[in-house]
Amino acid sequence: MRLTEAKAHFISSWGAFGTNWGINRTMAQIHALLLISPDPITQDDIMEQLSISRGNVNMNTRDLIDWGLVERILIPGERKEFFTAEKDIWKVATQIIKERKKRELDPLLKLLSQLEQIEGNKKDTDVQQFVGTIASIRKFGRQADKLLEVMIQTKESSFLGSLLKFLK
Amino acid sequence: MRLTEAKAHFISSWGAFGTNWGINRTMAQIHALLLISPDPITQDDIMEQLSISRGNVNMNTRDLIDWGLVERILIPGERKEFFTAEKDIWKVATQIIKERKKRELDPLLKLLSQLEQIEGNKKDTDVQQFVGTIASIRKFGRQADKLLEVMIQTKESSFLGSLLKFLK
DNA sequence: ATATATTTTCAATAATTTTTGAAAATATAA
DNA sequence: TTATATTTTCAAAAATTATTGAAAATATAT
Repeated sequence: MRLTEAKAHFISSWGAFGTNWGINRTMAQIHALLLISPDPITQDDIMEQLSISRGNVNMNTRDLIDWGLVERILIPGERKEFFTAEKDIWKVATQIIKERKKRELDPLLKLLSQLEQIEGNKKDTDVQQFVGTIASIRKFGRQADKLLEVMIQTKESSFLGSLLKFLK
Repeated sequence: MRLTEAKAHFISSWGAFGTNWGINRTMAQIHALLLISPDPITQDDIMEQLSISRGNVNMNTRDLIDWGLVERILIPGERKEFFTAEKDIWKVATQIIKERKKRELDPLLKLLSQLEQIEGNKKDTDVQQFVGTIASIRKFGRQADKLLEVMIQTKESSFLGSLLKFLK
């Protein structure tokens, strides 16, 4: 396999991977392209390399910026804007964890705690069953939440490696 | 909030949560319904409670069974099949991790190792950059893979709790 | 065997999500 | 200022994904 082919493979595969995680294909492909582009590139570069429209590039780069994965760069003397992606994969991962925790896990935990407060006879078997199930999900969720919190706080990209050494 | 309302909230919210994770809404809702149903229920029960068609129930329960999250139960004397979900949330989580690792992470790691083997002058800066980026992603992926492997092997649902105690 | 109940399949339809592209807005240059 | 370059928006179109429902297949009972 040659470089050009390998790059195409990576972009396509990162895109497919993203769709399994609720991220649209194009957004993941743009991210992949930026990951393997050493220097910042423009909207037109992205349009050309991925064969997609300007509007599409614009919307998805904005989303990537909202996710904190991509940065807009202004180069003095250049009219066009340039884009570049965070290359440290640990930072990428912690940024994604941080955002998803905020957008998904936190609201879910909030809901679960409300569901535990239902009215009704606490001695009623149905109520007990339901509250018990919700409580066990919530307990698990809270632990996961704390673990993710630790990961987010951890600045060292060697965190996973050290953790593994401990666990084995 | 009363029990019926709380159940509806949980089902709807678990469904919405699922869509962020590449799982379709209905599949997640059926899973939610089964999670809060103490006893096994039939296709017709699911159809009625979620207001969806028979075909839809059939396809999604099959997927849930493929994921190892739901079991088909045959009750002696009953013509209809019954369904029930694993209630231990740790088992649910490890089962999901196991399947996603197999379906997504393993193939990605395989691809990345191929991409590192590209032909071309190893002294070429472009090639070096690309291989370097791929290598760092792969290294991270391998560590995540090992961590997930440890979690899958762990039978105790207290794993997360113990890990947290260590980390703090 | 036939009749009846139940499950499965899958083409057609519906719903949702993504993409386009051209107009509007904004920014920079002359 | 006007002209030109660039970015953004968003309604319409396209693509994708999910759902239906009825026919076919399967299973059970008589």
